[in-house]
Amino acid sequence: MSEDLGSVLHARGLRLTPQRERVLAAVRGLGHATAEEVAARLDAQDASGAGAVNPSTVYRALSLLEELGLVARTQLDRPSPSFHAVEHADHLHLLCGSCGAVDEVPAGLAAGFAADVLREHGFRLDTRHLALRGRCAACRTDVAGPPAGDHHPSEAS
Amino acid sequence: MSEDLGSVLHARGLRLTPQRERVLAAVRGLGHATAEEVAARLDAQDASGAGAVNPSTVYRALSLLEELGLVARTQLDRPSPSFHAVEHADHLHLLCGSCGAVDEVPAGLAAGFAADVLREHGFRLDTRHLALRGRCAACRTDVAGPPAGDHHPSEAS
DNA sequence: GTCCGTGCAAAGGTTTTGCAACCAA
DNA sequence: TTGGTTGCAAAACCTTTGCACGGAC
Repeated sequence: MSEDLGSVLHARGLRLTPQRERVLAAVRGLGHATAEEVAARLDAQDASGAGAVNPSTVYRALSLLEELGLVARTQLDRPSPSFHAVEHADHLHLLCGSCGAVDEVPAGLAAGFAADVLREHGFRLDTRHLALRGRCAACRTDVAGPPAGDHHPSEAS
Repeated sequence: MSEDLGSVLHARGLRLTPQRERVLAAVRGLGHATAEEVAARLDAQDASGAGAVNPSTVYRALSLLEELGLVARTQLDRPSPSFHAVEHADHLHLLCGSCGAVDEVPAGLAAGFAADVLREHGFRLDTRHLALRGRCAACRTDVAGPPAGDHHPSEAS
């Protein structure tokens, strides 16, 4: 996996550094995370002797990894963009507006819908980066119903 | 239209002010806009003698209008949230990742898809706030194809 | 006249940028 | 050794907040 990173960097005359490896690993481990969350995880690893990574380095690494196509940026409902590894990318995000959970489902589920949109509007959906808002099963049963706009702070593991 | 705003405000003991009217009008006129874009439009009207509105007032008005249910907040691909009038709400956003255009299509188009997601994952999609990324008809024909991540700055009228 | 709303200015938090030292190749 | 990278600190950015004046009712 990490050899992949090394080659891709090398191919562009860029360098494989521990920070970049660690940022990529953190994104893979977290599933979905903002730059801040990635930095926090790396800070935590610092306690285990791995060494912290400066926030600005995290931002730079994420942008680079995005450009290299190893990581993708998605706007979930937080103001800050979230990142996820692209190997991990062929899925839709289901964002619960109530508890904040982020679930994933196979992109194939939207294939029929995407075909409709293409046929009727000429628009080709990128089903690998879909973020869909709504209410998850747990929250639907919890609060049986109607009201819309409450946002609980929460964590997506 | 604006009488609606007056009544809704009045019902809560709040006041109808020119700034609030103008912010709502700007959102309706723009279709989709960030707070900053709304402020910019109001600034432009200033030249026509309408008077500018302070940015902080724009932010407060947008939050209030959202709370009143007259305006909805959506995360498009910009870091800042976008707002649109709710009369205008029963649609999906089709966001072109290439030219930045925001198109709209009836929410009904996703009804079948939403039913699938609900049945298979217990997740109830909010089809009124869907932002879908992809590539619009114009860009698909322009650049016949493959590369993914270029973002042209652009305007959604 | 009362109280809500506005404008201004300052604070808040996140992301970006400049620069010298550092280290991967 | 060479030039890409890092860390630090300062800047830039958008958004929120406090407060006194002004205006809607």
